[in-house]
Order: sequence, then structure tokens, then C-alpha cells
Amino acid sequence: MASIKDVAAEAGLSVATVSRALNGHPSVSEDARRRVSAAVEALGYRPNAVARSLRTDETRTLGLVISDVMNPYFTELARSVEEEARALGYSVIIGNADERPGLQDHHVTTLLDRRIDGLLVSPTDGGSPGMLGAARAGTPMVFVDRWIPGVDVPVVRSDGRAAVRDLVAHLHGLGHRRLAIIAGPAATTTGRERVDAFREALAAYGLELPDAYIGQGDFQAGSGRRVTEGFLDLPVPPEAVFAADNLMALGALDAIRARGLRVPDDIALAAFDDIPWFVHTDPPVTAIAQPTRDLGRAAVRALVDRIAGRPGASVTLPARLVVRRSCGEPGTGRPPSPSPVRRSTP
Amino acid sequence: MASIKDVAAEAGLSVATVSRALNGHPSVSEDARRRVSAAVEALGYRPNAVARSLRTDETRTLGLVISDVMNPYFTELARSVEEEARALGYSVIIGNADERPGLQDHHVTTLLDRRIDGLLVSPTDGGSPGMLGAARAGTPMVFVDRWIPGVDVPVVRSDGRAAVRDLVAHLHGLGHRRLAIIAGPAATTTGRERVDAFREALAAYGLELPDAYIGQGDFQAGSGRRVTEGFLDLPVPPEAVFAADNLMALGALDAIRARGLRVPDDIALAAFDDIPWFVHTDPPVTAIAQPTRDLGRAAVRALVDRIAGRPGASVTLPARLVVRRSCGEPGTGRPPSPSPVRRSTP
DNA sequence: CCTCCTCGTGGAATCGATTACACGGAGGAT
DNA sequence: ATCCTCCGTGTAATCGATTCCACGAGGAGG
Repeated sequence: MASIKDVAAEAGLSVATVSRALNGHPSVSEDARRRVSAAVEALGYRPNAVARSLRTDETRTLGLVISDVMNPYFTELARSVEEEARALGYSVIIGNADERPGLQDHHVTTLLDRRIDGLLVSPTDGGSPGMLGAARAGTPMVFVDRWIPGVDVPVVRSDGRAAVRDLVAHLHGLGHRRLAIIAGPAATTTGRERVDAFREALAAYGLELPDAYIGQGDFQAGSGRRVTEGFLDLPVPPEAVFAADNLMALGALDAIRARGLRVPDDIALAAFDDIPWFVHTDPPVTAIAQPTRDLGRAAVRALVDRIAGRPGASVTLPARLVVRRSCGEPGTGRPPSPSPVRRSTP
Repeated sequence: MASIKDVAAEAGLSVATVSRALNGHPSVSEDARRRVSAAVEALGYRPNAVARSLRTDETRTLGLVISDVMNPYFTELARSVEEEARALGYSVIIGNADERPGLQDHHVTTLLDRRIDGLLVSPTDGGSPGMLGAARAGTPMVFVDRWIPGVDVPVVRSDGRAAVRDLVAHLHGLGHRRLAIIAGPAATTTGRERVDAFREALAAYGLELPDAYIGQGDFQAGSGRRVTEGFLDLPVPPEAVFAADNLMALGALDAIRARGLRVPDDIALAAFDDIPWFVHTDPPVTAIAQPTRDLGRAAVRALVDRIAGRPGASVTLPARLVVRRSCGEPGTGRPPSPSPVRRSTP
């Protein structure tokens, strides 16, 4: 592959002049500029980004370590991050942590070894040594979606409190009183916050959130299935289940279907994170939608600010409730299961 | 950040010896090895991958240019590619072409500038100049899912012909005779092949595929919606619609629902590419499933073979039909629409 | 005792770019 | 005519690693 030396030789100039011409430096004659262009064209020359990065100490690359690519919410986040980064002249390397702290650490280390200019993370856990080290060492960094308390890094996320209140109002209005939640890992902020918000919203209606109605999930479909089965096996099962993410809602749907039960007639279901598929499930799922695109954009902007030495502001955007049919008949206002809950197969 | 020089100074050795110790070179004394380890530990040293790449002319990075990340099929493919690559000691940089040739070219160029060791592509079109140039220049490359005829590059894909035959048999068995297809872009191999396979399978039953029943889509949900509306507006609309990918099936579902029609009672629907959500749509969608994980693995292995100078074999794996309920009641064998089938409460 | 290996190590070139510094020539001011 | 600027260009250092080659010490063999 042609290097800058070859271009210099072809153009009859020094590498310095070629480099300056290529970078639009002002003090290059029109004549030299033309000869460089011609040589570049003739040789099909493309600058070696590796060499440039070594010299300039910037890779124009951002790292994004995401909790789980197979989760449509994170896929959309990744997409919007890449779009905004590209618009700003950066590439993005995505690392999929798959909700495993070990993998997350692997990716952080690899990205740091590649000398990315900045790091975007939605931490899987309370903070792995590699990540905390990077934060302390001053690597430009921004948390997105999830964050780690006590670490001085801007956070870009959405606040679901109001939307959760709306959801509980919705459920309450439909006559549901026994409300359960499939929680995310306690090690994640989103895992804890959603439970807290749910409990608070319930309290406003004088409702309790008993321990039996808090199922411990891990943001994956399998855990949603297991937890839901546990709920259904309870002597007094809940009337409504709120899954703290979309994959666990999918698992819940599986478990409910496997028992031959129907949503919302036998049990109501709602999810955090809205995705296109929820419109088409049976029934369409009521969900809390985050402004995912805006989050991605804001996160990249905050990170680029930090890279440029500017402060880099934390951003919190509101989530909103999207009512569909999985919690009960909208408009009727009456409880979906006045008669005892049927739980055998028809 | 500490460099190899700092380590050398700390250990009281030359950079050459440190480098050898770090790379497990045999001719380094046990004593030197220990001192290097200690120095590395003390300084928190991590080798600079950029510098190493410049010298060794290998980045241990693979590029993956994918047609559309928001398509769950490609997300899963990307995931399995990353997994296999990681197992083999490579990182992956994903570029999302979003079905746009221009974007695809941008990513290919960027990846080449970064001197990735090999390139995995599912081409959006007939071959952009950048990509063809790379192939000709000898960049190790493998096509995955889609490919470009006449370019000498291994292809890893799945063959849906048999599964499409099974699908047509299934539809025919359920009494459907007027079958339509939402095709992908003619510029893609998968776009063309699926139509061809469908037409051939139809011919085996003495059925035609009239032009009016071939809708031109672009693998995105919006086009599925538009094309389906067109089908429904026909004087004689089809009895069954086969979408050439899952997103267009989603669009079709939208369009059908918007008309107040029901699947499969009013119209049958099937899709190419199976995804977890199809189990939970209303109704569950009959789809053709590709062995996505295996494809990703095989593609990475073929690419790594090429990088190592070995031939790198093309691989074709069979897809298979997964029957659900969107084409009609399984088992009954009678057409779904003569007598309206009740499916609400048992 | 001398020669010849082998082993562990260091010096220095190298990869492909960027950039500080030096330098020669043209043109303007005095 | 002399001096100073400014402009365009080239030389060479530099980034952080790898690796070829040389070298000194020590042991084996003659």
C-alpha cells in the first residue's frame, strides 16, 4: 500500500510538503497542492490512520461498551451514538458486555489499549477495576443509561419516575391492586431505580410492594420467564407484572403463554423500554419509552466536550408511558378479572 | 500514560529486552522477566496497540460492514461474529450501512484507513468502488449473507431454496393459491434469490407469480407497509404474502392491522429470517430461520484463514421453515377463510 | 590456552505520519 | 544597495513499539 513517501516521490516534493498539502496547511503553493493531488490520485493513496494516531496521539475513535447488543433498546442507542459520532468525525467501536462484568472489563481494557479518545459506558455492575482506573486516570468518559454513584463522570440517562407514576395510575385505574415487579440486577442503577420508583408510586395509592412481589431478574429473557413462573406459583399471584426491561417482558410473556393464561385477562403486563415489536405482540404491550435517539446524541456530545477539555454536562431526559392493551381494556375502566383468575389450561 | 521506555527505565533494562519479555521471547533470563513484570505492575503499563500495529503491520482487528444493525437478524450475526473473533484474539469494528451504498462505502474506506486485518461485508448493492478496489487490492475479505457475483471472495451464507419450497408447500396445503412476495432490493443477491426461489417453488405447483404480486421493497419496515397496502388495493388481492425479511413483515403486519384485517383469517403472512419476537406477535409468524450463529462463526473462520494466507472456504448452510400460525390453522389442512375461525376466547 | 558456540542483552533502524526549525529567494522599506 | 519579512519548502526529530545485528561473558572442546 502506497505511503506518504511514495506520494512525495511521485510529486517530486518532500514528505513534509505532502503532509501539509494533505492537511490543508496554508503555506503550500497552489502548484505543490496540484502535484500532490495528482500523485495521490495516481497512486490511490490513503493516509495510514495508525501512523497518524501514533504521532498525534488521537485516534478519532470512541469506545462504546454496552450492556447487551441483543436488547433492541441498546441497539438503537448504539445506532444513534454511531450516527452522532460520525457527524462529528469520529468512529465508534462497540463492545458488547452481555451483562457480564468480566466481558465488560475485557472490552474496556481492549479499547484503552487501542487508545480510543473517549469512552461511553453503560456499566453492567458497580464498577470493575479497569473502568474505575480509566476514570481516575482521566480518560474522557461518559456514562449512558446506567451509571456508578460516586464516580465523577457525566451521566446521560432518562428519568422514568414520572412515567412509572403514570403507569401505576393506569394500573390502579384499571382496578389492579396486587402489583409485582421483575427487577434488574441490584448492581445497576437502572435495576434499583425502577424498583424504587415503582414502590414510591405504589405508596401514593397506599399500596405495598411485598418482597414476594419483587422478582430478581438480570435484564435477560430467561430471568423474566423464571421470575414470572415464581409469581404465578404464589398462593396469591399478582394481578399485574411490571418488567424492568423489554427482554424480561418477553420472558414473562413466554411464561404466561406456557401456562395457557392470557394477557391482560388473566394477568396484566407492562415493560420498561418501548420497542417497535411491542405494537405487534399479542396483546400490544404497554411500555415506558425512553428518548433513545436523544440520549445517544447527548452522550456523544458530552463525551466530545470532555475530549476537547470542556466540562461535559450530565443530561437527564424524561421517559413517557405508552399505553397499549396489555394492562386491560382501555376506556372501560373496570378490572379485567372480577371473576377468580383462571390458571389451568382451557 | 507509561510507555515501554518507562518500563525499561524502571526495570533497569533496555526497551529491546522489555519488549522481548513482554512477548514471551525465549531468550530472556528469568531474572529480567521478573523485573519487567514488577515494573509493569508498578507503572500500570499497558502496551500501546497503535504503536505495535504500525510496526507489525497488523491490527488484530476485523471490520464488519453490515446492511442494517436495527434488523435483529444482523444484530445476531454481528454478535456471533464478535464472539468468534474474540475467541481468536481479534476485535471487531462494526459499520452500519443502513442499506445505503454511500454509507457502506464510507465505512469500508474508514476501516481500510484504520488498516484492519480483514473485512466482512454483507453488500448493500452491486459493489461500490471502494469495496471492489479493496477486493482487487488483496485485502482479506469475506462476504456474509449477501455477496457480489463475479468477485473472487469467499461467501458465507445460507441457502433458503429448500425452506422456501417447504413454505410454498405449507401455504398450498392450507389452500392458498394467490401468493405474493415483498421482495428485497434487486441490487442484493438475497433480494433476487428469494424471489427466484419463490417463483420456482410456485411453478412446481403450477402456480404463477404475476408482476402485480411482486412488490419492490428495500428490507425496511416502511417499504413492507407500502407494498402491502398496494397488494390490498388490488382488484384481486393475494391470499398470502411472503416478506423477504423480518422488518418488511413487520411493516406488512402494520398495514394489515391498519385496515382492520386479521392474520391469517383475511390474509396469510410469512417472513424470511426468524427472530425471537415472532413467537409473540399476533399471530405468531411463520418464518424461515437461518443458522445465524453458525454463519457468523464460519465467516470469521474463513476470514482468519485468508488473513493467514490460507484459501478460506465458502460455506453454504441450509435454512429451515418454522411453522407458526400466521399462514392458517396448522393441522386442519383446510383453507383459513371459508368459515371465519374464532380465535378470541376458547 | 585458544577457538567457537550459545545465551542474554543493548544499540539502532524501522513502520508512516506530523511538525519544529532552518534555509533560500523574492519583495518591500529605508 | 542593504536589511528585514514573509513565503514555500526541506531536514530531521518524534510518537511507541518490534526486531536485526553486534557484542561480551561464559562454557565446551580441541
